[in-house]
Amino acid sequence: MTPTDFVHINTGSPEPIYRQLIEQVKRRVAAGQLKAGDEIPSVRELAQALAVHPMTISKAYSMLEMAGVLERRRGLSMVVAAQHHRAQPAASRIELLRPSLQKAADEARQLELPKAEVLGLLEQLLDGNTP
Amino acid sequence: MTPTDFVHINTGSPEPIYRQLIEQVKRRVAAGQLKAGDEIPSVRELAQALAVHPMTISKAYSMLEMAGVLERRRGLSMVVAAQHHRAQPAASRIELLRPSLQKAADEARQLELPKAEVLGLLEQLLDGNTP
Amino acid sequence: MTPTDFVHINTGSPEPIYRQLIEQVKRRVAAGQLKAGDEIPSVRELAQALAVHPMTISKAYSMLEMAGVLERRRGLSMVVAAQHHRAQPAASRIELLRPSLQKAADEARQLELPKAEVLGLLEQLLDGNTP
Amino acid sequence: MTPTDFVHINTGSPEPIYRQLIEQVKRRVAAGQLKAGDEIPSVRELAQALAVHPMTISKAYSMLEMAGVLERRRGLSMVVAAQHHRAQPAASRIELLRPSLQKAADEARQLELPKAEVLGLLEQLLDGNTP
DNA sequence: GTGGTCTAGACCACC
DNA sequence: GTGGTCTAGACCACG
Repeated sequence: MTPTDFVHINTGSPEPIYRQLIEQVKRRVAAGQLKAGDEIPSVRELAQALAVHPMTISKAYSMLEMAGVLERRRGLSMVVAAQHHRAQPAASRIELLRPSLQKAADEARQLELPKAEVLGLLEQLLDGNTP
Repeated sequence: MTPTDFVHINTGSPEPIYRQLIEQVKRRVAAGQLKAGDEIPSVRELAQALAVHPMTISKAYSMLEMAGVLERRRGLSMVVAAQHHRAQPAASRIELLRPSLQKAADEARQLELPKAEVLGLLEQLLDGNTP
Repeated sequence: MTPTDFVHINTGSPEPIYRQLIEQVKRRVAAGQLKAGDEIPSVRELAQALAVHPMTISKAYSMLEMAGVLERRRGLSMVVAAQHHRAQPAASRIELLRPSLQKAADEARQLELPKAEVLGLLEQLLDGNTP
Repeated sequence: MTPTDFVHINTGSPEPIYRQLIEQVKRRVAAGQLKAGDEIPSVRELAQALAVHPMTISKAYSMLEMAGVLERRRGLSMVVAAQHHRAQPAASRIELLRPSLQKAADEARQLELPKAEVLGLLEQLLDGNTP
């Protein structure tokens, strides 16, 4: 997996870069696209590919390590952790989506939008081009 | 409308308080729950009701004024602005929801979740209790 | 509590500064010297007192927050977290000491030192001047 | 002495592997378990037995040579050095233990643990199984 | 005033 | 080659 396939960042977003990285990696691991033992791009490599400071990458990796998603191998690049981080079944993965959907649902209710319209727009967006 | 009905805030949320206020007011105006000329709670009154620093309320009100949603009346509390801010039709209001749904859709795609499950969860959340 | 009483660091130690801070704060909370709700020195204040870069302090505070020991109050200084972090009874606190004692015990065994001598030295060190 | 009896390493420990090797060998020499002239496992042999990179073993051996603990014999494995490294009396050996005990004592004081409890735990650990 | 994020760049430890 | 730590200093968001 090349560094540019590994993650994408949006420097314009209010969400900090390091957090974008964390969330994307977590989702990829949950979806099974990243499997236990898979090597991830080195800090310097990814930093160069994304045109970001290495410390920003390092911060994200460190937090993923603390969260148990990645493991360090001293002197070598980091790998996806074995324990507790195999791909999760869809029934479990959907829980990772709940916060975003909850926020959207709250907003829709305050806007007094008909349910059908909201579901229609989401369906349309789910069919959209891969970002 | 009492101050506590006017808006609700969640101090635990990562979203800043002043932004929670702004977004809620905008949605209420768009939905027609707040109409042109309606008085809104004073800075002090709302600050006390929400147990928030008055400057935070003031900042939100100022930004809503700059956005043309509120108007300042000499000696009076602020009121909902007349121009350009009547209730919008649903077709237009749904655009205010698009960013949140887009974010959820992107996440769902990265999680490789089946469309039906995602739509099912949203439908369920839309039926939930009013927050 | 003044910043210089709050923690002490040893720049000569191989243990990174930010980690020294973390461990000391955890011990002070466990011992009950720092109680839930107590304010801690601000990042800038402590950085100046210890002659360390503010980011080093910030890193330690962030990790203590993630560990649930500290809580952020937006716009204000951080405080000792309420939940799960009241002073622990001695029976529980001693577990925090176990790793260090285990290491010493392992070394003593490899050095084939008589138990009495080892315990004697530790007793002497426990009576030493407050560091 | 087989390679696996010679030293044990813990790859999970924060202490670097090469340093674990160095300290263990020093303690074994001080205790008299390794005597002047004793052959030690070759770099390759030990590297394979411990599943560690040969360079890591080599680095440890080189440092032990620089410290005067080991000697290189042309064409042969390394041996324990004759000079200055016979077994030390207990009174001297205990100084090698002082740093670890000092660290434990400092922590105990910050945790405000009663002396008796600390000494009790250490005694119990000294009676534990050989690691 | 508070903490958070990021960049630039140095130096170290490890394998 | 790998990641970790620290400094210097800028800029932002929040209250």
